[in-house]
Amino acid sequence: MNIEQNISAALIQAVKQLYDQDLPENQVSLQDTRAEFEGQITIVVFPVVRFSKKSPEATAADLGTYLQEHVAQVTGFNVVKGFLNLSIADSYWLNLLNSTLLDASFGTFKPNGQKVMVEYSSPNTNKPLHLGHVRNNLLGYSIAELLKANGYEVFKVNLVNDRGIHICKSMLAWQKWGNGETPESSGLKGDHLVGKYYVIFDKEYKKEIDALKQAGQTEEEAKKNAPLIKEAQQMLLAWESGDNTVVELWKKMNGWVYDGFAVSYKNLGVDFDKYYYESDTYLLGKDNIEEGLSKGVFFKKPDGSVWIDLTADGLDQKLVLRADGTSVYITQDIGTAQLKYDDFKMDQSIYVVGNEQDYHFKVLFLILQKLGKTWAKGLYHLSYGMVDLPSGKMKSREGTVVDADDLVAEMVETAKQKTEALGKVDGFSEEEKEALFYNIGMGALKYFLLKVEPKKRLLFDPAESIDFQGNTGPFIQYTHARIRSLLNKAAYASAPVKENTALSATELEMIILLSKYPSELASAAKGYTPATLANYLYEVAKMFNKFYHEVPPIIKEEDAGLKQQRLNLSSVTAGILKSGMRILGITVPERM
RNA sequence: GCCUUGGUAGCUCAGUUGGAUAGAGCAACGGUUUUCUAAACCGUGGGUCAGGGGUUCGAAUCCCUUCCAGGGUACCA
Repeated sequence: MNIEQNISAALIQAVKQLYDQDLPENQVSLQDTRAEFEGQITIVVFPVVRFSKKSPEATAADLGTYLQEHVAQVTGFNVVKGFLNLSIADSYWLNLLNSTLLDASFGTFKPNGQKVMVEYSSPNTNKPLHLGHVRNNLLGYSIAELLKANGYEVFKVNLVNDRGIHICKSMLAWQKWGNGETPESSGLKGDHLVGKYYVIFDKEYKKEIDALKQAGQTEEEAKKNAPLIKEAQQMLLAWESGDNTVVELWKKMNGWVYDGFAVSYKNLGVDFDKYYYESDTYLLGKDNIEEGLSKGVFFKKPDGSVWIDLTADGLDQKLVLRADGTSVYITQDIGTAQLKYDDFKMDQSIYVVGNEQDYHFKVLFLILQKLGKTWAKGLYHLSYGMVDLPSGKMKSREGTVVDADDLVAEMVETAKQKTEALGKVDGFSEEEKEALFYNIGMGALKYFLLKVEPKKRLLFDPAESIDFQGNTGPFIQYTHARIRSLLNKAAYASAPVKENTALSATELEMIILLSKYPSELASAAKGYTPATLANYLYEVAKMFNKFYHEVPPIIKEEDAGLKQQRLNLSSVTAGILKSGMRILGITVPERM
């Protein structure tokens, strides 16, 4: 039982004793005492007033007196308007530090027996990854790690969009204009090479459209009639019928892309337990359509197309199977959801997909519920906002994208320049330097993207480099390195401090902040947002730096108990920074 | 049109189930190093929380409405 629970219980008791009333638990409102007032825990007494039938001030005074008498740790109180500020004994906080925070299991959760799948990344194999994908990958990875940290068994999966008309476009362009170019012959990374032909297709396609428009066709007609698009559609049909030449070409080019993605994923530090490929799953879902028809969930229109009517749920009618019997996107997704569940039997399944698909997932989940899938209630769309440039949206075909590989390289280079300019790497081996530049560059990038609430859109200005100072990854990394250096110099060994030691205001504040780590992990997982964890870690780092500047050099401290206590505080801080940053996918260096 | 998500300092963002005088960072200005790493610390200035109305003891937070921006809108994924 922690102090908050203790006080909550005592508060309810106090209301019973003093006013003979039952205070509902949800009327108990505790918060941290603001820095300008005495005390650490504050009770907001307004909710109690209608039970006490006294003024807020009088009620607060009653309650304060009662709590001081009945709760051992409450050593004093003061009342400011309707706020009852409680002073908690230093001994309580010291004990918290020496027992709970110092315990090796602090900040870890026992397995909770729940299984959760996180699907993320889900790239198309016709172009390289860009900044939008980077956000997706980092978000998916860190959500998965966050859930692991909370005791879930997690499966990370990647559903690769490796087939379809857009894939045929780059294949066709390569066939026509590639002259047999390969990653080896061109020195281009495979995904970039394929992306190049996707762009070429689009350029040539536009030329044809323009020509047809000159000849008097409307835009719409021209788009439909252009020879290139017809050829691409033919190629798709050939692929679907298993045409050997097309399938071989498809395998070859996809192979290039996978080699390229492997490099990008490694750079981003993300991984997957299982890959699903749409070329395997695109025919799934038709059985579920039959199932839905027989259950009366779906209905057939005269032309043979199958629909679901969701107007009663505030949505529209939605097509689930074309009149010619072919699938649409949602057909596949119904089938794939079933497949994933059959494979893993997970309690929860999270789709990390951009907010442009909000409607799609709303419909998908509703359909699965109506089909009577008991597991449908565990489905969650982790929707995130687009990454925009100052000029607006990124568009692959127009070349206005921030390429993932370029960005990573730039970040590492910037880290190198800044680090060398600060003269921080004297005495580092080449390997150590390289690792450090990578870790700092990626730390800056990852923190920059993850500190923002997922659902908010994100503005990225390529002209303005990502910061390395202030509320940034490198700031937190630096704080960690500094603490490690301190602990090494002090030959630190973890040990509780038995004797009574003094506690400064900052140290007390630190203990309170550090003790919140587990609940921060829990609420970040519950809200599916690494952003709150990122911001918490920043608070922790900032608090440590303040402490570090305030106290005299710890190493030279002669009072052994005080020295040990300050090292303990530093060590707990470093531990939280390291494990929290790891959940964000960020490595904190020992030295920097 | 309809649905949906946003709008907080010059810029980028925090802001718990509604709680005290709305906070950080960057940028600007000033200060701190014979003391454990100055990617740090301390200070100054900067706000009609998009506008209006409502509920409440109390609203950036909840409700209504207007404006602005993004996304979606039935056989693309």
